[in-house]
Order: sequence, then C-alpha cells, then structure tokens
Amino acid sequence: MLPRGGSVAVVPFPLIAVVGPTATGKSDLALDLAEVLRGDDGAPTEIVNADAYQLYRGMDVGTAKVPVDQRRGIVHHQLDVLDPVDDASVARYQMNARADCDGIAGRGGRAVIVGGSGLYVRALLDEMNFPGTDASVRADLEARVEREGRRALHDELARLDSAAAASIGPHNTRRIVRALEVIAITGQPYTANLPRQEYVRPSLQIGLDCSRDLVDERVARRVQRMRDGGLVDEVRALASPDQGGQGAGLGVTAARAVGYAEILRHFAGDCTLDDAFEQVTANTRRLARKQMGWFGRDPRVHWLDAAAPDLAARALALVAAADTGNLPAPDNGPVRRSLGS
RNA sequence: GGCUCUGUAGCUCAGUUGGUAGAGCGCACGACUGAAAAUCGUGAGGUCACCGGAUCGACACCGGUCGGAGCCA
Repeated sequence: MLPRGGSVAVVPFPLIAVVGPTATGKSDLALDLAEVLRGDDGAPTEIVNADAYQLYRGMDVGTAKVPVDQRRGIVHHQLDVLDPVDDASVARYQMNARADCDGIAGRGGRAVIVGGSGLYVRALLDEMNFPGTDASVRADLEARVEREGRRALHDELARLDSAAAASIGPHNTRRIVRALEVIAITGQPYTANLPRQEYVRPSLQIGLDCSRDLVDERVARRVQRMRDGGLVDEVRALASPDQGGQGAGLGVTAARAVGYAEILRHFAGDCTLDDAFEQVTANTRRLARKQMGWFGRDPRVHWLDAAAPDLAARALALVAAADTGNLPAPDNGPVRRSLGS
C-alpha cells in the first residue's frame, strides 16, 4: 500500500513514543498528539500500544486500557491481540508492532507509540535482533534443570560464554535457559548480538515525569477506579473454574499481571478482597518505580512534567523540533532528579 | 484475681551447653533479548520491651516493672 504512486515508501516522520510510569497520563497525551498531528496529505496519526498487558483481550479494567468509545476515532494497534491463556513474546510483539508502523508509514501517516513496558518499547525502537527459539531445545534444557539443577546449567553457560554467565548469575534459571538456547541455535555466544541503544528509525521518546508522591496518589485513585469499574468481575470472567472464575483461564503471563494476580489469590481464599486491593495498590506503586528506573536510565528520553497544564503543547513543540531535525539533546539533569525523589 | 504463653529489623518470625544477632517479606539501588507488570543481584535498617541481679561476659539464666494472647475463676 504505497501512497502517491509508491514514491514515498520510506518513513518520512520520526516515530514518537510516549513513555514513563503508570498512571501519569501517557494514554491521554498520546490521544492529544494523535488528534492534532497529521501526516502526508492530512493522513491521520495512529497509535501503537507498547504495554505488554494491554495486548491481552479482555484485560481492560486492570490494565487501564482506553475504552473504544474514548479513543476519539483514532486507530489503535497492538491492543487485544492475545488471548489471556496465551504466553506473551517480545519477539513476536516486535515483529507485529514494526509491521504496524510500516503500515502506518505506507499510508503516509505517523505513529505514536504509547506504553510503559520498557523492554517492549526498546524492542520496537532499538536495534535488537531476537535469535529465535526452538521448542525441543528449550524443553530439553528445562528437563535438564529438573534433573541436573540450575547450577549445572550455569556451569555449562560459564564454559560457553563466561561474560553471559557472570552477568546472569547462577540463580536466574529463566535467563540461563534462554542463553543456552540461543547458543545452541546460533552457534555463537549469547553476548554476540546484544541489543544496542540505537534507534532503528529516527525516533523521539517523550517521558512523563512525575514525583513519587504524585504517582502514589494517582495510583491510589486509579486502583479505586478499577475496583469501582468492575475489576473483580473482569477477573472472574477471565479466570478458569480452577482459578475461581467462569472463563477460559489466565495463562502464566496474564495471571502474573498486577491487579489480576492479587484478585486470583483472593479467589483462592488466601486473603480478603480488601487485602487484595491493598496489595494491588502497593504492587502498582512498585511497578511505577520500576518503570521510572527503566526509562529514567535512557538518556535519549525527553522528559516533560506530567502535571504541566500545557503538556500537550510542550510535547508538540518537541515533535515539531524532531520533524525539522532541530531537536536538542535532552536536558535531563534537573528533570531526572525528581524521578528518584 | 489465679495459671500458662509471649515481647528480637517496618511486618511475620528463627536464634542450637550463656561469647553483643539471622531469614523471608517490605524498602533503597542495580542488571536484564522470545513471560519483562517477569527473572535475578547488591545494600540499608535492631541500645534483642524496661529496670535490676548472679557471671570475666546475657537476646539467652534469676527477680521485678510495663505491654500483648489464651485458659480458669
């Protein structure tokens, strides 16, 4: 689908990504930007989700997914593309989300990426190649963990790729297995093709900065809204009878989601509903702090005060600068300090 | 009122013949390429309720004070 006789197949606009901790208003800002920005010949802007859990169909209230009737007619991608019983995969996300960006560019439009999953944002924007997976190799490695113990596999990793073994550590079973899988598949050390902090295409990351106190406050309000908005019913509808619900079930990935794991524990009789929601709030705050850390470490992010009344205008100014190639390097000194406060 | 149990890190608790303390969780910081809201690493927190006694030396033994829990009246 090439616009104007197929002469402009290459991306003319930088990718815009709105990142930052949860509950700071990323979705709203993305909508504001998408409403105003236009591509070639007025082509509309489309939104690409980069939140690992909003990929799941039916996980709406607990992931604060923007409801369809509030999307202002803007096309969204990478929402509701997985079933809750399915396991997630960054690699598959990367492929699909990049395809979405290509499609948008092909229509002459521009893409706004929104999401708080650091790895997913990087997989989409950065130079990152996933060496594939092999079910039988993996099954074999997992069986060996059972039989020989993680220690033995870590020793083997140390022999094959000592740098990887040192940085992964002897207790991180998940990543030891994956590293050995990659070595088996590629015949190269795991560390041979590590990701680089290098954009695949010109990109602008806009971070929403917010003090801890404010985030905590917004999280508390958001969780209350989720409770009022029917989170318990949502989890019951998704969970399998085994899990105390009436649905097809939440898989390994989905069942770990903040807001879902705690309610499932309540269904299992491990705590009261009030306790469960208290946990949801605490865990969401922790998540926010983790996200601040992840994005705060990326020196390429341009931070804006999430509470600024003219937030959208400031963001648009950044976009305009990026479009004309006049974007200054981020001045992250003072802004990033408030992330840790 | 009597009897029994109990008071150790922010929380739940370990602490073995008496040699001034540990774990899990939480918190802080960090790593992180196929579950990433995952997984893993490092660190900071304690006048061991209080007062006194015996002892070279007490979180541990003895006495008392205060605070919890339970049972009997």
